[in-house]
Amino acid sequence: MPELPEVETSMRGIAPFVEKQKIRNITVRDDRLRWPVPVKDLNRLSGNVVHKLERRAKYILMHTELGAILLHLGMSGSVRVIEPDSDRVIEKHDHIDFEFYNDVLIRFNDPRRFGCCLFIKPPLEQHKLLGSLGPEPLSDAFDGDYLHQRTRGKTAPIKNVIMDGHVVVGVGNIYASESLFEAGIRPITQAGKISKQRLTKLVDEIKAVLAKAIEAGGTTLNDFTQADGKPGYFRHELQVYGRSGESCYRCGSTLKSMVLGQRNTFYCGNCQR
DNA sequence: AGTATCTCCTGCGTGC
DNA sequence: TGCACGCAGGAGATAC
Repeated sequence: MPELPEVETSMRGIAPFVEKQKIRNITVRDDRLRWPVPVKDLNRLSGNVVHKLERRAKYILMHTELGAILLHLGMSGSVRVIEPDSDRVIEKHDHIDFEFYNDVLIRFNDPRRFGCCLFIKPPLEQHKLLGSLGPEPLSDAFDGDYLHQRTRGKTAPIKNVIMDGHVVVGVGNIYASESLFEAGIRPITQAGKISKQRLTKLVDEIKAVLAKAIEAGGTTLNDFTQADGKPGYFRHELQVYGRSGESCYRCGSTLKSMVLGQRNTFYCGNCQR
């Protein structure tokens, strides 16, 4: 499920309830996520303050004095805020609770268990998961020059390249299709053969699509919810994703789909060359 | 190094 | 109503 906009939305949703708050207790009901949840490390955090939340790539980092809790929502994960005095009924796949002294509960739910919850010690940037990440797509470091340089000699389809977190982080399957449509580039085009001018356009569209999606609170297809339980509204903005067989809003052609890197990919054969 | 394929897991929609 | 099947937003591991 969650791509960068959904992770950003989730982090913004929980930040006001969590930042500068002291952890009372962390309850792990099921430690079988992508990697085993380090229950002992998390238990040692009781009494520590989460001084800051940060999103890096699709990770949410909860910074404490001892190190950071690293959350990833995988394909089906969510975090939600449970405020004091509200219903605390535990539902299926509610794997972890982060309880704070302000009586707020942050609940991590992940049906498919592709997500993770780890504890990492400083220096954080040297952690294996964070060490080799590409730049943030919304940062100035990600520009046409950079993408041009990183794609030279590559024969892989451009869609696979922009979804590779070592090149640029946070561009998942939905927004890869969407930004390639906006840039007028066919997803299967060999990355190394695309001109700097067109790659610059692609960079601009990736930034624009992600920014718009964040503004809309992410994309809800089946199960994504924001931290307050509401869906994201970017689904209504999707131009090509999930629309094969339907008409292109721009030219009226029938949209197509193909599989690239095991992932379904949507495009307009007329608007994208 | 670059590329392609496999893998983890549950839930949902579809078609018989 | 039941069941088999295919597919799903991620991304590290593995095998060339």
